[in-house]
Amino acid sequence: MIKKNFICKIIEEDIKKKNKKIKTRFPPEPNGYLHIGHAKSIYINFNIAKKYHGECNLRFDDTNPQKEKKIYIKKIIQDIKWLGYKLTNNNIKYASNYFTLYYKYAKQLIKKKLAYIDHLSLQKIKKYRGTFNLKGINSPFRNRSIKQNLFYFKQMKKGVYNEGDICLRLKINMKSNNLTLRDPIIYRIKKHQHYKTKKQWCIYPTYDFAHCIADAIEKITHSICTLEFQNNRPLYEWILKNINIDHIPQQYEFARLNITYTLTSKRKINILIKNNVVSGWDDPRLLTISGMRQRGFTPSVIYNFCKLIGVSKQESIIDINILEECLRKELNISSYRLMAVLNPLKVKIINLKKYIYKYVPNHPHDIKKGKRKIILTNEIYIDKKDFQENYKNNFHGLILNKKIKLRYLGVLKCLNIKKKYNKIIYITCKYYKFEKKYKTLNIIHWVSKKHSIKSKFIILNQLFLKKKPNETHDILTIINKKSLIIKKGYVEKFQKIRIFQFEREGYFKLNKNHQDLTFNRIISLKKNLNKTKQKHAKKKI
RNA sequence: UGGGGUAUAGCCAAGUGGUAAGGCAUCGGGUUUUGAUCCCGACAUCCCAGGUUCAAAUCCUGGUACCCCUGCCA
Repeated sequence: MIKKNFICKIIEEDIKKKNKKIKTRFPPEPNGYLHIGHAKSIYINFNIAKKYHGECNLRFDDTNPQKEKKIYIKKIIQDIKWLGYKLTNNNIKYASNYFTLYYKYAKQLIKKKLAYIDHLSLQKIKKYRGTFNLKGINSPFRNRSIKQNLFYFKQMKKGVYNEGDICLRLKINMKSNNLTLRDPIIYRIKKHQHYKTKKQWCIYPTYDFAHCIADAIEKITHSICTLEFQNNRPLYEWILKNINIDHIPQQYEFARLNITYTLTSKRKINILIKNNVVSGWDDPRLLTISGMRQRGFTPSVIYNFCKLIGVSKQESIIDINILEECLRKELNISSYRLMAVLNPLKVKIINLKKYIYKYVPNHPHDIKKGKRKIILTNEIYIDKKDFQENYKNNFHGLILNKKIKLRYLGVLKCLNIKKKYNKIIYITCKYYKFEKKYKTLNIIHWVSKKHSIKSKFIILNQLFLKKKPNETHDILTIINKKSLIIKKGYVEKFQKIRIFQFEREGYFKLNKNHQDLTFNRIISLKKNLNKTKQKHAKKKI
């Protein structure tokens, strides 16, 4: 259930007063893929509706034919469904379905002398609008007769004018302190073909005109949007007050979601795609819904994240850590454990004539996940990172002439290093059965050569080097070149499951797009360098 | 003296006149054959200055900082 926030409070008040059924909507423009920021809005709108036994529409805000594409409709629906929200023919709506109604209301406003056709050029409109400190000037076309306005509006609709020639404006107040009220444009000519209505129209309503009317038509009670629309609210209310419509929704605004080290702007993601920094909208390094799905996020992780961060009007930037912790929290519970070596170093065990095996749990706390057989043979792989010739830098792996625990099975002592051209080819070790005196030794993971499978591992890291990539103009200069690293190693034989925790490495997901066996790292394990833990790590035998 | 918003810990965020929830991060400690998990503990007088009150993060006055607004984008 959604946590109570300031919007919930408003709704509770409204329900008390009006005893009305509430209705919300999520209104994306189909001009790109959905991202984590949309997920927050979806979470708010759908869950508020659920909490107060109301309804929530998905409405495509498709009033600008230049930017919108059919493909995005499909992707958006797919993503919302994947997030776990119900979409049916009854709650999927299109602003473009209301084009005739918008047109009707526009004519109504003309007849009320509240709208006029302006022949001013774009430049002049801009100039006449004034600035924060400079009042606007009325257009010379402002006081034309209703008849003339109606005539030109019809001509405009017929297509006798070109883009930018004329437009329909509301007659509000050119001296308003709120720039959005200085005779806003509500209809413009666009000759670009609309992805849905095709060539039926060449005039299109602007966001300000279409949105409030669509809300009213759908009988939305609470129209929830982001903070930057606060200035538009008086216009939203003005339009609904001045057309003949019986339902009046209320607009409320919340702060957009920002996350450290990430970017969600569609424009900037496009730059990344065009420059081949990422493979596409669903690249697992992006926080698009499809990217996150690829990566190994689940709908519940995203839900829990949205729940955790709350809803307020305070502009904020959420630490990426919180998202990652939500991910780990769930994966820790659900993932089967396995061992995989990403940077293999061969180890020859001199005193192991036969193999040794043991049945070990697939999950440390969840017995139901069962056990698997692991086999130690005289040739195994350990990770290069877990071996050093001499001790330095708080190292906690295997060192020449020292011992280390092998995860689950016994103890190893390094006797020799076999080198060629100063490069380590393999090391030789002696095996010891586990005894209590070895309890405090550090531990490493391993796979045996004979009983493991060759695999690729794709390590995904954050895309940007800066905490607030938004503040950098040229984002291409702050790309983390190590955001995708491919490693070749070995993994234990495994059952048909897609997500695993490779012990001491992180959570990985089987990547079905590759021909060779490939795992993507969803997220690393947390690294906690606590002093208590360091104490334990000091003893070396 | 343009207008509209927002200020509570490093990051989020509850609290709406009765003595500062919770999460993440950080720092201590404990359990553990994953430096994981789990468990325990520490961590703010609420942007500033005045005022009202027995009592103020909450009310009043005056400041300060940051965000949004000059698309025929949404």
